[in-house]
Amino acid sequence: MEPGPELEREIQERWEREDLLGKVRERNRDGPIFYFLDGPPYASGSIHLGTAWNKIIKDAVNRYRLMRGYRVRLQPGWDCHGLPIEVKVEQEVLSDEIECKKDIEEKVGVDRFVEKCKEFALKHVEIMTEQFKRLGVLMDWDHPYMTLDNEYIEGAWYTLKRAHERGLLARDVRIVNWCPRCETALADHEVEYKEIEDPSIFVLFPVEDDSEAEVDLPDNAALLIWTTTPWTLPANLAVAVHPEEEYVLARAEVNGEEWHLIVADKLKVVLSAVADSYEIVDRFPGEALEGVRYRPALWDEVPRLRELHGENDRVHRVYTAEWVTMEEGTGCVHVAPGHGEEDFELGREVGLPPHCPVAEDGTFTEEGGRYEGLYVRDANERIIEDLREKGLLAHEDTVRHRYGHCWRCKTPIIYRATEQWFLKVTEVKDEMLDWIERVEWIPEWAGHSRFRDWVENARDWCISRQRYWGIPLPVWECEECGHLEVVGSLDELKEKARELPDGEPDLHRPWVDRVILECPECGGEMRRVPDVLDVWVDSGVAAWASLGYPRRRDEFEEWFLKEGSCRPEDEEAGADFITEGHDQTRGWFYSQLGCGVITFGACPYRTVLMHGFTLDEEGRKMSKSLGNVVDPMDIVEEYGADTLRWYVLRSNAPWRDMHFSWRDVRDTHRALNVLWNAYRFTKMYSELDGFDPEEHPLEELEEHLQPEDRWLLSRIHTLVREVTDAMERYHVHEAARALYEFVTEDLSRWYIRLVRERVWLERDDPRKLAVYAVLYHAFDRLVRLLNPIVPHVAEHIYRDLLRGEDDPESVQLLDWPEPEEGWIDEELEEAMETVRDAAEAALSLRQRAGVKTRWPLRRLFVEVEDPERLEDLRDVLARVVNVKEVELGERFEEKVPVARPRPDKIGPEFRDLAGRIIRHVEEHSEEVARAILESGEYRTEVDGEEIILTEEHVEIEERLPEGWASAEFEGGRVYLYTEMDEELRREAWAREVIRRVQEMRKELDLDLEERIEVWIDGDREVLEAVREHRDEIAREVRARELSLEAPPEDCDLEREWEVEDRSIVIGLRRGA
RNA sequence: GGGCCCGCAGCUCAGCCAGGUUAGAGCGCGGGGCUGAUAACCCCGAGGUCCCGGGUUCAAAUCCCGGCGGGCCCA
Repeated sequence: MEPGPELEREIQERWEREDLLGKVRERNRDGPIFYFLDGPPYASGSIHLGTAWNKIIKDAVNRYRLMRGYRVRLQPGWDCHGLPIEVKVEQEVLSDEIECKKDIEEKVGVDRFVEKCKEFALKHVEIMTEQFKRLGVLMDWDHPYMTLDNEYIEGAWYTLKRAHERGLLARDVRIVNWCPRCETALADHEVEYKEIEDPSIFVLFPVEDDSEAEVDLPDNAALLIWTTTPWTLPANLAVAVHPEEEYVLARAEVNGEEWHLIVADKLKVVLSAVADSYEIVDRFPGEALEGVRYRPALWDEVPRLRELHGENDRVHRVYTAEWVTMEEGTGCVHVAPGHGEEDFELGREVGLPPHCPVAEDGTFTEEGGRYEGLYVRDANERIIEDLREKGLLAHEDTVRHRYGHCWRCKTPIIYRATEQWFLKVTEVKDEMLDWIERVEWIPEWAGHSRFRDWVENARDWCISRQRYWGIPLPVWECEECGHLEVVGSLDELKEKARELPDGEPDLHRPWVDRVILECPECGGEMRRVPDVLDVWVDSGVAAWASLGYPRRRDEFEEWFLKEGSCRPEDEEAGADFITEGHDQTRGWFYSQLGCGVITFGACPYRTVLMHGFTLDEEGRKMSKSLGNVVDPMDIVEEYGADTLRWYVLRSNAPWRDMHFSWRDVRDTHRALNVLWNAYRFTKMYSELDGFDPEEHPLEELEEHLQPEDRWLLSRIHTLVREVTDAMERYHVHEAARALYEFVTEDLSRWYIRLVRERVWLERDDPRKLAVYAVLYHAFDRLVRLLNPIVPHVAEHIYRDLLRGEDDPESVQLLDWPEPEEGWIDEELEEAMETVRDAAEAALSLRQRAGVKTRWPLRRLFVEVEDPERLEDLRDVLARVVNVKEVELGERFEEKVPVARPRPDKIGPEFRDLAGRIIRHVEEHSEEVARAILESGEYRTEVDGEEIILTEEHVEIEERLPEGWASAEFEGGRVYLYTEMDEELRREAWAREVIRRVQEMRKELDLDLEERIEVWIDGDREVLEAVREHRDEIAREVRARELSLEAPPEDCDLEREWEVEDRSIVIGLRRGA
């Protein structure tokens, strides 16, 4: 067994069989409330890496909270309605029958269509549930909240009713984003901007009459306008100019005709595009143009424009507007009140109708004149052609720009004036902004900067959709008097209904469409407004709808109101924790805030962790077309869910986008193996020795604890402190990283390396029992800390190594560990750091000197500022560096000071004698140096003259004595004596022999404890070494007999080794 | 055009909020070593204008201002 899919499946089965969820619940039944609210993933596909990351973060937080004793709400959620599913059903399930939206009602029937949508959603809920389970996510998968449940729908209805009561629900004609394929309005957050190419044309609108304006224009004057949507020209009703900006009148020849063109001064550069040359003949401010009447360019092609021109004197005139930009175009803006937000507002101010000759499906109506029946984007070409023929096309080009598309079907949207339903969030915006400050955001800027910016710019929320699969708008309208009723629940519906349709009530269409109310005002028939709701309302109400509120109060009281201890507007109310990607800034964070403020006057969540996106290694979005999509299930199948979990949690801070890397996944998997090996090491030896942690508690072995034991105990409790702190702050990545470092660096690479020899001691040696006790103690804490991050491996180690008979079945049922301050020894940890650095430096000296670690050396001197600090760890150093003696001191006294002459100083001063003085210093460098160091000067006689040298004349350096090497490390310097004497060499040979025998044992696949017979032959030095260390060798290789002669024919394995140019022959025979 | 985030080794990222050793780690690469938890591990080496330019300061990867590049969101 090893960490991976097989192990995980087994553990997951056990969780299920033993009802872990039930036991967790039972354990925390009376604990404090932690209302985690799952942001509902959309039930239309399978999970991707981002969804996996999202749920893994959630699971880590929840598992942590559970261990701390919280009663955590573990309900998963599913977003089941909406256009995306409708589109899939249209295109995948019923593609034979549906070509356009009409077919849904006429060919398929709303009944069947909705049924298919429901099936589709439920099927994907099932698929995705299995995938989430496979990740080891501990949730109540059998009892999710689904936005398609009646009870849930009532939650949304309730909010709409509250909005209506507060005057925040409005029906209004407005410009909306419209998808001509889906034939519905879209909210701003459902529009996706993509770069596309569009025509860019300059068009002449000939001036007809300037009598209402200040300016005096010649007969052939024309407004020059620019547009990238020629198809909106049939709806042109006005031109806007900037009141303060300067405009020019330019004489120019366009298409062989002379015109006087009107453009903004700042944009007159466009004139060179429409004419070879031009001459400016007049200038005036924009406001002077106000009132100029012109003829729209499509005068002949669109009769309706002529009609409007005749009927309404306000139509086809120039108006002023502050929003006219001098950055592109001509400064004369074509205004179509039926196709643009600003156009619409302007029209409303000056009295223009929101004329819109485009139907729901994006084709021109009868009002589109000769373009009737054409799809708007197809009409562009025809319109341009017509303009050209009439000589009114001044210039034609194309432009690449960002244009809105339907987020689901990717069709370019159009703006249309339609009657829609709105939540007037602009009226509660200040309240919403206040709430942003009262929520805890991780990171801080997610809320106080990014989200605030979005909310500040928010417009009223268009919530109506002209579709089928969604929460029906609970608004009934009287056919007689127009009275509106907003219904807040099924009960209310039953009460107010004239009669209910047959069958089980299903609040979806078409059942609900058949409910007819009686008008309380006039007794007339009331029918439902046929729209459904924007799906973002669905998820926006999750904090109470998932609790069954308002139909039921029990869970709402328990979770939302913390067992009735607070009101919705209090700090403690609502969901305690949510976490989603940064795309949800405008999505779920927003819709919940809006719905919450409307319903309860409060934000329904209290702490938000905003996480990033998963990108590929180069930071690009994962997309099918780039072929860089990583399926989380592939990672799970290859390396296991724990690897994926640990990887995503440690790879970067959650709020940053993750650059996925297979390499790092593999690296993480290796770390998991290191953990696994550490556990197997512990298990293997402790079981071999029949160690029972209950029999040998740490406390009883305290006097036998070695410095490294105390160090590991200190480390594990420091780790408990760090991980706890990180989890409390939701900085899950810090926890994952600290654990990774501990497992690989501290536990495996340092502690186990240090105690390896001790586990070979005799069975009941207390120093060995201390190792086991320490390891058990550490693992007991470690598996708890690991559980939120790698629950499968943590569980396995717990059950296999730690769990006693009366202990809980799962690590998840244990308490989160508390740091035991008594074990924490920060000084020791720091000292060990220094020792590790010193060891590293010493090992590198060995390498440079060409002395393998296996060969023992005599002396190591460590020069540090505060040597006493390392006193207890001298033995650790000796073992790691393999030296007989470690000395500590502030200064390595055996260094020899030497003096180097400085010709540049000696020369000028001593002139002729300089050469000889320099030679003298070189020859007596030690002597000179010592004298100067001791008395400040060195006196000698050269050529009969007494000369005095001071530190000024020489450089004092220090030389190492023969046989020593030295290296610096952080905090000090190490000195290593690298020469070996005969005794050390014999010991080294003994080690070489042991190592070879061990390798041969391994080759024979012997049992760890199995006895053997050994023959060794080799040269004199080798044999002497073996003779001298005979007992030690025999013990370590478990030899019953060790002969210093050539192996006999009938031994089990014979091998000749070449070591350091000598040959050693070794033979092994298994002991009977 | 606005808001936010990011920019450091070939790659993935720490360090920046709270300025102060010689800017670190892992992976990858080259070399060497170790071997009874080893499909591990250890050591060494190469590899950096900390995006650019100003400013503040005794001192800037870190703070401030202005650019540039990338991402997300908005217009």
